[in-house]
Amino acid sequence: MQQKIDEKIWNSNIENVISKKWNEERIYEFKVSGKNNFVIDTPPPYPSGRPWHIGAAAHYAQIDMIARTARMLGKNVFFPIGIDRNGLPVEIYTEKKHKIRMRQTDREEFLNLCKISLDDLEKEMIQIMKSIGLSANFEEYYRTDSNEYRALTQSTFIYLWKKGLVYSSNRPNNYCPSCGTTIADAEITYEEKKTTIVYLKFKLKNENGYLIVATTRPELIFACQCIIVNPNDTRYENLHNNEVILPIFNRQVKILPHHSAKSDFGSGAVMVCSYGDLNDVQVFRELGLKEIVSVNQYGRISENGDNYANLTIDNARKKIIEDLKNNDYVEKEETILHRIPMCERSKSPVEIVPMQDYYIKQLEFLPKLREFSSSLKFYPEAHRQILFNWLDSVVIDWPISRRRFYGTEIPIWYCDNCKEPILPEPGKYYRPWKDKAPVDKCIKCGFDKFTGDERTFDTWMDSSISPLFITKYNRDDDFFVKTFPTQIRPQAKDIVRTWLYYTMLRCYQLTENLAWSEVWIMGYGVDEYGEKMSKSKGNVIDPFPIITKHGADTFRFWSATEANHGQDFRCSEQKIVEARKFLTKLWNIGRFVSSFEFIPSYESDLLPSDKWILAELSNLVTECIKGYREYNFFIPASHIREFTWNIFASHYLELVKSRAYNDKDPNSRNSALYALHKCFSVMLLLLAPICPFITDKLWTTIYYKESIHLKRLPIENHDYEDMRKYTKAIIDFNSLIWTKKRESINEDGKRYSLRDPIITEIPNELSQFKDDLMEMHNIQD
RNA sequence: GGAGGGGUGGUCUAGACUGGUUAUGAUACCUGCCUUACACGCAGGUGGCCAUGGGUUCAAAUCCCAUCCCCUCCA
Repeated sequence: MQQKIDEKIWNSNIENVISKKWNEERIYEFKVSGKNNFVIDTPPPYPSGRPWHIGAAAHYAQIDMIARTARMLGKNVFFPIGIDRNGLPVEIYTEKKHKIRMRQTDREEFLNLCKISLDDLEKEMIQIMKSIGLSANFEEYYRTDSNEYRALTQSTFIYLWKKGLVYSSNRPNNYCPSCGTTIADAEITYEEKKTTIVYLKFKLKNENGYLIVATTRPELIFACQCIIVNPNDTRYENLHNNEVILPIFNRQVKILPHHSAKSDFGSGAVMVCSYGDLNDVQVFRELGLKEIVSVNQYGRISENGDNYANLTIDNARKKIIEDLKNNDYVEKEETILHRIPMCERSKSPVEIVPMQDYYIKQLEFLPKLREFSSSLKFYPEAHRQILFNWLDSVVIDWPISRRRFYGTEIPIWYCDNCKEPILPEPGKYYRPWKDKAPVDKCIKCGFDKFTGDERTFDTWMDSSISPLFITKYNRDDDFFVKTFPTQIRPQAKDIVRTWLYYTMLRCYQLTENLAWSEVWIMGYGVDEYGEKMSKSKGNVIDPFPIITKHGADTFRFWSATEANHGQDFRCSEQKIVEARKFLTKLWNIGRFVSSFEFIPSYESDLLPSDKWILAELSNLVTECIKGYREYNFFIPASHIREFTWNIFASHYLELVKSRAYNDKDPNSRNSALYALHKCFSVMLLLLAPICPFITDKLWTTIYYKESIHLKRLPIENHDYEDMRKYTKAIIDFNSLIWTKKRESINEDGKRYSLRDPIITEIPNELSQFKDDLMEMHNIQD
């Protein structure tokens, strides 16, 4: 078996050759069994186009480490891979690419264009994922926009409908005018922006004078139904229940005390309009005020706004401020920083607009979900808090209907006569906007004409059933029973409130089970200054050229050593180059070790130096296994680097070189060769989940024909444990001699070479290592 | 306003739960060296009041309190 290694440098170009071999030998094939299955609920990435986020690439590399770790711990690993293709980003991408508008394009045609875009983007994504060495099942990768997947989204919706967990309601909700659709709280981000706050004079009805009202939304004056002041605000005590006259619109509204008015914000008197923000919604509900729709579904002022009707919000604001000024209603203007709710996808401001939408009940499930959140095993434990925080802030049910095209259609038709909703039988994929209704006559009134719902689902409706889809829920009962609940959900920190939360909710509603036993949460990849990467900032690093240049193993080793698990990690090419140096070091140690014959076992007593390194090796195994059991790859990666470089190479190799080269004493030579190979082969096994390519190459070159990835991780043992007490003394002694030599000058006036002889005492403590130490340093008696 | 995480040599990072000799490692920098695996290397060195203030203790980077700063999430 054993071949010598000649090249001085680990050449990452052979990674794809190795990858090909793995595929041909099908070493990662999964066959479902009755027990011991380890199912990974892999996040299906969204192919949003280059550059793919380097943090995401690192994320998938680490998910692969989870898969490889589990395999090497003897688990039967199912590592599916899918591509998430539903949702807004591709619609926006397609609109830009073809310079078209979705709503002005034929729906069928638009969907086709999206599909073509996705196919291109997907190819690239798969290529990158393969290039980082993912051992996932690419042959059967799934797409969330396939008929099969969408059929499952729809049937699970139909079940929930039948269970009475879905309802339709007209209520004020977050609405993104730019996307033209309702969105859930989970899809909102907040941005600090400079905003003008205007102080307006509202004429008091029953007395002379004005009430000063400060507002950031003057364009909504016409939708104002009351002014609130804090009940404890003494300035306005005498005005409670008085009326003021709205500027320009001349309508009368009351001044009411309400605890949500903050005395120190603006003038302390706040205009309540339907709807400026969520607080307005709250106040309207509490005080039973009558709603005046202010913004329509196109993001323009509604017909209620008289002269301002149909203006965009920005234009309406400009115009009304001008008009207010001209009529002397403005006392002053200030610029303040204001937190504005933005649509996470389109990055435009969210309005609160009443709309008829479908909701899934979630509030009544919160206690159960809290229970699950406590019992689920979190890696790292600290991130459990993110989920708890979110559970505490869920206050309304989940709006799931979206007025978009590229998504799973809501499978409902309505009777043209009595408006009765008609749902089809679950199991197939339905497109109500083009398909014929599933019945001939209305079940309620007998009428025979129907109109299909044109809306789609929130994409989290699709994503939240990923554990059910991969375990073939409703498609293969035998497979499902054996694989669900799954083992582990690996995911990024920023989608705890969406993907993690919604999956818990949906899978519980459908199966009454928690979908996984473990959840593994990784931090963000941030740029080299610790700032979040975003396309708008222009600090996004494209992982593909880096992987091509330095190789997948380098990239993977960097990702494992960059930061402890769960923490945000900084991305800089400089640090990736550093990781490559370690692989070269490992490769060269392999070169050295491979020049000696492999001795798999050694019968007689080992020499002290060999026992010592095996003791250190045992300790390394213990530490690495501890890290692997927590899927924390920082621990094995940093321990392996430390052992390999600073103990094994620097001290042990030098200590036994002379014995290894000296074939006059076969006993002491074999003892050394046994220990050298033992250490090196165990190092390779320990590193295999993190660096699958270089370890497999060295393993199959030096040791066995069969891939390292079919082997188990080494078992913990405590061989020669007491020898570890000499480690510090050995390192200190070597250091001492090296220092002495560099400070010495020989007869020629030259500095000492490390090979030059030296006269020194070996400390008593190290007497058993005397022979090796004397050879190593050329010590003369 | 609330919650969570963090502040350790120029830069990044370990250690903190479980307090205890000279605070880990990498990189950068300086010096010397191609020593039969490796110059993508080897050896050595410079560099830290462990954010600030107070407390507990024989003993604090570590535990407690307060303050400041950064990041993330939520209202």
